[in-house]
Amino acid sequence: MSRTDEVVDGVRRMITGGELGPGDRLPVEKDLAERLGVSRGSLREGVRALTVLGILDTRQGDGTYVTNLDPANLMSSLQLAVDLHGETSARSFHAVRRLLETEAAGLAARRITPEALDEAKAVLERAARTLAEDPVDHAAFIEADTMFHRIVADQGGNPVISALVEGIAGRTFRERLWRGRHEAGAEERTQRDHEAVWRALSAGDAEGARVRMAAHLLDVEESLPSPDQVEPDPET
Amino acid sequence: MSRTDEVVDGVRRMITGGELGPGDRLPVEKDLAERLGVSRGSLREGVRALTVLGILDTRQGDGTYVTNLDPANLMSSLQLAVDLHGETSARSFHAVRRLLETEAAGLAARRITPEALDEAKAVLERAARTLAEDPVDHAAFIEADTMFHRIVADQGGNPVISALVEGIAGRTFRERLWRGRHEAGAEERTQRDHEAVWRALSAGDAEGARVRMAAHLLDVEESLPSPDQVEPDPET
DNA sequence: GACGGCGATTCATCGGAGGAATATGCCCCG
DNA sequence: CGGGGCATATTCCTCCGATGAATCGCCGTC
Repeated sequence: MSRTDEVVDGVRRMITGGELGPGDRLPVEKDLAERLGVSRGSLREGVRALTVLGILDTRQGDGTYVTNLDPANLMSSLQLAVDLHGETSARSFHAVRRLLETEAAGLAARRITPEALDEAKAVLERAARTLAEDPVDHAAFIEADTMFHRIVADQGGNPVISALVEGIAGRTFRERLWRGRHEAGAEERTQRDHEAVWRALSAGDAEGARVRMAAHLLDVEESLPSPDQVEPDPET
Repeated sequence: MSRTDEVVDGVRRMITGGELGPGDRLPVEKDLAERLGVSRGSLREGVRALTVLGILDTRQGDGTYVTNLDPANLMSSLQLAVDLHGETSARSFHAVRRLLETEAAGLAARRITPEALDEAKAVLERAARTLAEDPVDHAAFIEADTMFHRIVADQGGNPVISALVEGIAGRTFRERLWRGRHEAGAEERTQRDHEAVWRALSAGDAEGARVRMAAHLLDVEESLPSPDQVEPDPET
């Protein structure tokens, strides 16, 4: 076990053992290094790794603190991992996204706030105006698309689902998604799908929201290149 | 942006840009540090962070390599994050686990291999023998329980689902789960649930496998302490 | 009481040196 | 000619000391 791993494990124990909690401040580098029996260099590597994972937060001139440990923070590193995957795993990732967002939509139908409903409506209207322009501002539409999905995922009320969706369907993934959607009317179809989801949410129709969201995401999924389709038909 | 972040971003670009691929070797510390314009200390912090994320792999005396970037590797850091969450988020995490494993069970019913089916059967028989002993070896039963779920998740064929389940339902999480399951017959009920899932898998019954797995995991979920149940009934 | 400056604290970065583990090429032996 | 063992080179690992940068809190001033 490397020194850095000892640092990671040591801090983990300090948290699980109750010595450190969210928001608490860690001892200064010099003291903590001495306590864990490692040099400051090794300590810094371990602490840095934990900051990348969203567990610690270091502020120059101030100190090192334990984050609030919200799932949102802990899943932020997921995005980097997803981004590094090429098109090969895109279908697998999107299948997970579909599962999570479908569930979130169902949950959201029963508990969405009027404010969130209004905000979602405003986002959809903005997207509609974008599509009416000529030329269409695709970046703005993607932005609205992202925002709509984020509102639904958040209103599901499960922070782990929100965080995972945020990590999987991050900026790079969505851009890659839309880059492959060149079919005519793709954006208009997306807009109609979103509006159908919104109506179900507004009516408190959980099953309707689930089905609409699942259908929408299946639609998106079909535009992804299938790994089985690389080889051409034999045409014997 | 800190020097370490520049290192992380630099390596990310080298991978997404095609300069580096899975299995490729990175330049030696000195050269890479010079190329990125940082000291070896900062470079090491960035590389270390990427190794924790499962993106790089350093071997003393050999060099630093890009991993195969399998989802399994990239999600391994999830486990640490999940472990650091107290009981508070356990329900949210388990709801996600239930979603993923339910889907995996449905997928597995259509594509599970005879070998995996046999292996799962052997695991269940081992678990049954464990329960027949007196006293019951709880650790061994948990081990078999974990193994059964892993086989099903893997046979679903979606590597992202497998990796996420592995990360969420890791060792610490399961131990915490079973520690709270003190009801009489909990293990016997789990065993019967697993056997029902196995029969559905064996029959290629996707819907049956989904329902059985979902019911089983809902059962487990009910044994978790509910955050809403802390306040006693008003009894007016 | 409000504001600004100043010092103390803390993390960020750098450079160098020695140690440990691994891979590699060479030599000797069969 | 093939294979095993050994010395060497390469590479990462760890440590140490020093300087810079950012922040906080105290103190004096207005």
